[in-house]
Amino acid sequence: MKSRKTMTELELCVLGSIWLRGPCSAYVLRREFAESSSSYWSSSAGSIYPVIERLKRAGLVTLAADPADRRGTRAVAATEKGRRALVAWFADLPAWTGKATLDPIRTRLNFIAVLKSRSDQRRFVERAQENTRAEIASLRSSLGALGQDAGAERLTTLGALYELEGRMKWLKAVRNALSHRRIG
Amino acid sequence: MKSRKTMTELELCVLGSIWLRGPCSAYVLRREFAESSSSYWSSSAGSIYPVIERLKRAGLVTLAADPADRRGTRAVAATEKGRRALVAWFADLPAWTGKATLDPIRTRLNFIAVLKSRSDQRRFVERAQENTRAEIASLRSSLGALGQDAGAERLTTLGALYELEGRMKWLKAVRNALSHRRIG
DNA sequence: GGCTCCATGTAAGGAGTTACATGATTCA
DNA sequence: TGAATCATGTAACTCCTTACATGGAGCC
Repeated sequence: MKSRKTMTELELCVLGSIWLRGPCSAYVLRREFAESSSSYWSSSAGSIYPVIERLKRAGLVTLAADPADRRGTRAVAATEKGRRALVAWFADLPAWTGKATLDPIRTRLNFIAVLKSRSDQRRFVERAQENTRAEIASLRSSLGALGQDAGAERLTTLGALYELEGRMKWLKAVRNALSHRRIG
Repeated sequence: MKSRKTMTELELCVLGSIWLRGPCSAYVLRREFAESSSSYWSSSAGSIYPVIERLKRAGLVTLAADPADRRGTRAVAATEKGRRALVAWFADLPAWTGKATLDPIRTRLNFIAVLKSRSDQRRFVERAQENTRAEIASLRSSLGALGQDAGAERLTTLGALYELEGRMKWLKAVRNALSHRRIG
């Protein structure tokens, strides 16, 4: 038996969901991942089940089968060791978590000089603004539906919103730079 | 011969760098990736060389060996087809690029209820603030070194800065929520 | 009986990482 | 001559994805 040094973000995220939702089937988790707008993982069976299997082997979750259920539904639940792994995840927050994330729009902007005309460059920025604006609207409506409480779900949605508002401010500055001359 | 539908972000990023830096060795690219603070990829030989090999097979770059160089240094350069691939990358900016990115701090916050005391929760947020603040300082100094021109490099650095400033604003709101009651 | 969910998984494949391996050049 | 740097690449491994496969339960 071999054990890895560090768990992946996906593994910890699944473990956290199991801990949050209490005992439930893998299927339920999968659905929740699929419906969450903030999820970056595919939530397909092919990723969730192997992750749960790894968590089980590491003793972080238990799988309990109900003999009455002939579909083989198994309730997955976090163990005490699993809970401690989550606490440890919070305890040593590595320095790299302070870095800016991998933004696909920012990545592209590095190479915007490949667009030869200023109007092409401007069109790209406008398209980026539209995409971001659409997502902001969607987040705002989620936020409205969540009400006034200060639960974690509301706070993470708020975090996504602030990130996108920062991006919009940046895109405005880029547009502004483009009003004078093309980039590159 | 099989071809994938879509190229990965890493492949396009490497292709873009090749196009930007003109003909140069893979080694030079690797160094540049390693030194760039905004890079999310490992820039190890094991990732760069296979990517270049794939780009070559797709006809997006050429590799020219100099017979005089006995180290086997090869100059890699983007082809016209490669340039068009970059333009296409800009042309159809998919809707998902408008979404908020995968922020490790925001991911963790979903499960902050695992920290039982308000002071533990507060400590986590403070640590997140410190990490972010440190990176902001580093970006600001890069920005100062870049001067006043509106080149792509300056603009992308500015984008990272705006993202982190948005995060700081959010973390302040989280801290504020914590001054009243613990989360979860 | 058939359709839609619920619920489990496997198989094949690709991408990216770490670690290893090799050799040329330069310079003290 | 030895160390650092330039320069290439391979091997093994893990993770994640897509696509496929299977079967029970409930309902019309």
